[in-house]
Amino acid sequence: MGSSTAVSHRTQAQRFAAFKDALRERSLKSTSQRDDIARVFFANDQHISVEELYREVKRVNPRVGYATVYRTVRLLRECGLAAERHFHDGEARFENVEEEHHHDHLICERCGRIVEFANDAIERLQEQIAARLGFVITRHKMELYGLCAECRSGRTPHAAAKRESRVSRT
Amino acid sequence: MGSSTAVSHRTQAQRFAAFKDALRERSLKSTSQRDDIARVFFANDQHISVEELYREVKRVNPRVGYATVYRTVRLLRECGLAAERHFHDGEARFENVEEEHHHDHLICERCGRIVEFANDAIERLQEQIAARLGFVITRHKMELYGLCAECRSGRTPHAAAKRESRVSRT
DNA sequence: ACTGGATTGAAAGTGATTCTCATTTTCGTG
DNA sequence: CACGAAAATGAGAATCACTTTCAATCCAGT
Repeated sequence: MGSSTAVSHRTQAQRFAAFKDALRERSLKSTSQRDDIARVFFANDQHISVEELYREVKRVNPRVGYATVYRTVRLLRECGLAAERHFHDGEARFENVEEEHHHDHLICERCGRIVEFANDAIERLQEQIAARLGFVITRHKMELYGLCAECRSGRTPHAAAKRESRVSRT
Repeated sequence: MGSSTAVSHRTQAQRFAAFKDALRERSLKSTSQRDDIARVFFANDQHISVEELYREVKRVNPRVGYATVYRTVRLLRECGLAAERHFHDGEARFENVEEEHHHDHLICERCGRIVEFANDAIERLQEQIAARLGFVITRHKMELYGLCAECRSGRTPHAAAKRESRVSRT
């Protein structure tokens, strides 16, 4: 059956260093706000919204403004360190990017739990379909919505608390 | 290889009748606004935005308000006659729902052309993956973004004009 | 340390969508 | 057909997530 494998290859510190390098490369300045926001982002291995990130950062450094969190998150995206996702709750969520491989999401509609997965067979089929219709794919988005085992079993829904941070390679 | 088949099984008139039936079932009132909006929606076999729908309806009946178009589109969605889609241009688009089968989208990032397709093999794989992770799928979303043959060949991009309204069954 | 351009925060601005509420319309009943 | 309650409408205000503005502040190269 499917095997679950952890795939966080870079440590927080390595990611943070990559961020600092990216700033230098682009001749952008290092500021305490950027550092704090990036650190909190890298420490959080989940699908975090800007709102959530803002609140977390506030606890570390109460002087940061909302706009700066947005700006920094955009910066992280442009540096290839964050990936933006739009699930169906209206707000964008960001996740750490691992150089390795793209993945998709399985979302529990009851408790909000998000499980990541990757499947090569599906990716190959997508390429085939696109090719038949004359397209070359540059990126894709696949989200499966449903109910997780726990929610179906009627046990206490755990308020999206236990978000998975592993990719299941199937 | 893949075969393309037209799948619009209900005529505009049949869809309109279904709408009127749905209103009656829910003891909602028939109004000229609702009728006009629904008629325009059913006549348009593409992925229309509320803005576009509003403009079209205005030409038929200039007294309809923006809010009513939004309300009616929501109603159509609730009646199962319209499906809401969120591609990456910020605004929601609605399409006619055919009872038959769900489909996914292939979107050209250059000209905006949207091609629909359906693929059972992928759907089966999705079910398998979800099952392995303990989920039961209720719905999904799959969008492939890329470049269509025409845009890659460098010919004049046709400003999203020729939107496809056929589902390619692959 | 100096200094000019980058960065920041607060608040105003956006764009899509929803809500409010006074006015109008529909439709079952008399 | 006329009533009248309940529903629907439209104009504009409100909301929500996000971006921009701009004066004040901060960083980094000299």
